[in-house]
Amino acid sequence: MAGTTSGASSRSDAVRNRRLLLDAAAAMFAERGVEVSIGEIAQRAGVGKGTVFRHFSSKDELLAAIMLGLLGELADTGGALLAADDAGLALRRFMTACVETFVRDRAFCETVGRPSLQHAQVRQAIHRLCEVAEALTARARQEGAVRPDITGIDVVLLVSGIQHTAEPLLGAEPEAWRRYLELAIDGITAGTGRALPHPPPRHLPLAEGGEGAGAEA
Amino acid sequence: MAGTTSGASSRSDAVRNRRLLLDAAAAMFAERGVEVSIGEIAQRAGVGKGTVFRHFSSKDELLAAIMLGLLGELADTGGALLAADDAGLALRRFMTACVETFVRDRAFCETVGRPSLQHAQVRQAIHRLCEVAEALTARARQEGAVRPDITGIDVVLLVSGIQHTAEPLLGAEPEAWRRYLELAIDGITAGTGRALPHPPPRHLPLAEGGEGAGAEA
DNA sequence: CACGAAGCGGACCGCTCGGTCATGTTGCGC
DNA sequence: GCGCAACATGACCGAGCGGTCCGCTTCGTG
Repeated sequence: MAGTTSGASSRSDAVRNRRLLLDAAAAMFAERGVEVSIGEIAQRAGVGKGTVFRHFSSKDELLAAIMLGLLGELADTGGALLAADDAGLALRRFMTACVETFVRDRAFCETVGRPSLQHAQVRQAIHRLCEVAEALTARARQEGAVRPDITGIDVVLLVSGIQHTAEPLLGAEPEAWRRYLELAIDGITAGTGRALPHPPPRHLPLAEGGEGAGAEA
Repeated sequence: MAGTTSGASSRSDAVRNRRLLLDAAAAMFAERGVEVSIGEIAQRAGVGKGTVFRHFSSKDELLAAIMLGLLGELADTGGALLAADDAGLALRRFMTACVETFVRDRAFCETVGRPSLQHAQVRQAIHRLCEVAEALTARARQEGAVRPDITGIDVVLLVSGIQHTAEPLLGAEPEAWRRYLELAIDGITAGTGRALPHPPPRHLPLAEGGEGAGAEA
């Protein structure tokens, strides 16, 4: 159902160009965001513009292919951290990995959490990431490492917000995000007894579409 | 220096259209961000597209006129709060006012802190806002209300980050930003003795241009 | 080696945008 | 009420975008 993206081609030049295209697109999207034009991506990959649309039926499909990879990596990282002993430390490591990805990839920032994205597989991958975050947060809560009213959605929203907070500094100080990550972790750490002034979020409002991108998992 | 924007016109229809235009642009920019087209703004104002360019030499100039108003309001609010007794509470009120503005105005979020903006007057207004933030923060520091290594730039960056954190929720929960504002305030409040892992920012890197929009304070 | 199909490339299309201009209109001093 | 300068207008322009198409090239196979 993924259109022209289906299956691996038998021809060697096709698979090579597909690789070049994915690498070029990943780099361009990371550096300059979703606004980069297909023409520029094709040029960087050393192929013609038409070749892009032979491999990916639209720009969104190409973007989604790359975002799915990143989202999957993060979810896997989080899943592995579920086996760690120290739940608080595991949550910290997960948040660090998330912010690092946000900082490294501009298109990732613009895509995740934005309700404008209607790609079903991406929505599902974000949902999975939220579930992993929720699991990690639940363990940290039980351990007393974070406030009792912090949810996985809070964590996902915060890592996105941390990147945005540090963004103006990143050109001059590429590691400045660590400062705001620490600030956020201090904030969610169980310290003051005061409750937060708004009920905790239970799920991300992800523009329901229900077009079913195939069987899940 | 402001091109066609200079001076007040003597004709009544011109000043009326200018008002209509500013109101329409403010509303559209707030709702939909900087991407709204000049044509849509003109339509909403009930004038022709050419009229927009008679009053503002470019789209950036129109956007800047509105952003300058918002930045000035916030700086004035902060300035007034410098006279308050409780410096910690004053800083909290300032941050609240800032986040409220961010939440209300999408173009404001996209403009402030983005190094892509080269408009000299806007840069200067942001600079002034940072100075006010620094003054408020310094007072709160002396009072012991915030950590000793928190700067005004931290505060400005944080309020922007808070809006971005809460953004995905704002459609369903318009007040959700209060949760993350509280979290951030908890983070910057002097609590844990631990130092933050990155040196505090001293100034925003605002894409120096040097075209001199008047003498700088 | 010959051949067909799959892949490739870039001119091309339709669209939207910011910005311009010639033409028609209107407020205002006299 | 007259005349003119300032103003309003929307057709128009060039640039850039995502996406299409068709003639040409290249790979794999019998």
